Amino acid sequence: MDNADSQHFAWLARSFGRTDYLPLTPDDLSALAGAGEYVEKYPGTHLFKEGGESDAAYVIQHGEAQLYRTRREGNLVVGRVGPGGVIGDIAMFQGTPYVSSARALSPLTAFRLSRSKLLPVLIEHPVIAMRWLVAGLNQLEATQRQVIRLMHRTVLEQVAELVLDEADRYGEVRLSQTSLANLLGASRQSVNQALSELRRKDAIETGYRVIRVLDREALEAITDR
Amino acid sequence: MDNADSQHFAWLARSFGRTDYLPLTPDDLSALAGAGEYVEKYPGTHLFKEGGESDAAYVIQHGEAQLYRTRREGNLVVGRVGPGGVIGDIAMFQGTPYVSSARALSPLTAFRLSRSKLLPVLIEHPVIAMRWLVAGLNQLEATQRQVIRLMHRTVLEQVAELVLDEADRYGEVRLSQTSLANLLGASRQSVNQALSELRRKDAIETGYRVIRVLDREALEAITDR
DNA sequence: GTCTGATTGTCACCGCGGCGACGATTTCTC
DNA sequence: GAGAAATCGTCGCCGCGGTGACAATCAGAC
Repeated sequence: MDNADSQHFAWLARSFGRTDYLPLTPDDLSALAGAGEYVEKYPGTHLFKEGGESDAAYVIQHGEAQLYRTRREGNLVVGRVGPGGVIGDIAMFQGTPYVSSARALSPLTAFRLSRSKLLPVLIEHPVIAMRWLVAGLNQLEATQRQVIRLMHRTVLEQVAELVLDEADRYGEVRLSQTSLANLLGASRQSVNQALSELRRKDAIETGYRVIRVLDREALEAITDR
Repeated sequence: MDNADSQHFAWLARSFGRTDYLPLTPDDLSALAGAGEYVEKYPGTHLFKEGGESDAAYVIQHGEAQLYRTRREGNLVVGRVGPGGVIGDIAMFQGTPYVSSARALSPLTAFRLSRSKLLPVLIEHPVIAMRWLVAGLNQLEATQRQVIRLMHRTVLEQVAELVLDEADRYGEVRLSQTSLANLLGASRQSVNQALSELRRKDAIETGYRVIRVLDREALEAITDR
């Protein structure tokens, strides 16, 4: 589940990882239908690779893909994208090579939009272009906000916030502390220390690969903002 | 010159300050001519204010504007925009209130595009929407790259890079060390320490509000990357 | 020339967090 | 079960950088 452990900088995935910015509605998709086709990928296989010619963007239908950049030392995860997410669009519109690689994490089906077919459709359906534009700008703004929040925050605050986020989504946090650390770009030890602190305050209880929230208010008080 | 001293987080302006992402060519503007009109602003006056209804975006023609957000303690500069830059578009397209205020720094003329008039034009000229989209995505990608570069970098590295940047643009750096510190989001003392280090390596020489580059290679070696 | 404010250079102090290490515990594999 | 692997809880050490303080220097006003 979290083989991201092996890669450094998985925190990026959390920072501006909301790459699935849902630019397209089903209506749009049907209008786009003629410009692409569905592709299926097995876990581990690539949708595209860093440096490759960016001839298409992909809209994820089912499954999850991971975006990463290759570095001298290990890979650098820059995002996870789930159903509804779009990837490859930046490079495709720019006409530059892909800046990151996309790999399927789970069995995945995606809608492949090739540039040569897509551009005419956008010219013909400006509403879709507009929606794409708005979604992109939203993402831009969110990223900037995220950065402001990220910097100058203590590990304790970040842990509290991450736990809240995950708990809201899944009920409890089912991640190893190492994974948490990667998601935050912190060390495992620091995360552990923060969790100890939260435990001491009876805000959470921890177990083997699981964290449960006991006192929501206490956590919220810490995340502050 | 650097009254930004008074505001914290001026480094934001440097970080993702390239808000002037030039989405529009003169050709585009002429096509847009009917959707807006020129406005002139004196230094200090506002184009729009945070929280205000976002009914228009602005394309700067001459002069410079400053984007900032209001915080409990002082303002937070989030960008400077020069000729060709576009501001207010994110909020306008989203239809949400402006997230920041825009104030003229110098005598300024801008082209005001009201939403009600702009949207029909974009529908009619999808190429413009496309160009806007591409520019927005470029900006998004640049911001993400910038953040990666920013984090986990030592003050020494940041100072070396900033000095190189400024020297390339103006020949020498004519800023107080306090200003430099603000631009980097660091303390003046740390910046001074970094400058000492660089001086010790004969990479620069420093004076009263001035820094000259002596050994370009040395600086580049430090910035790495 | 002199005074005042801004700027620079340098301390010491301290907290946060990364890193390596080690043992204890849990889960998995056979 | 028994051993291996993963995970957790906690140390101590150390570097980076923020903070406050203070003297020395520079620039501009009078």
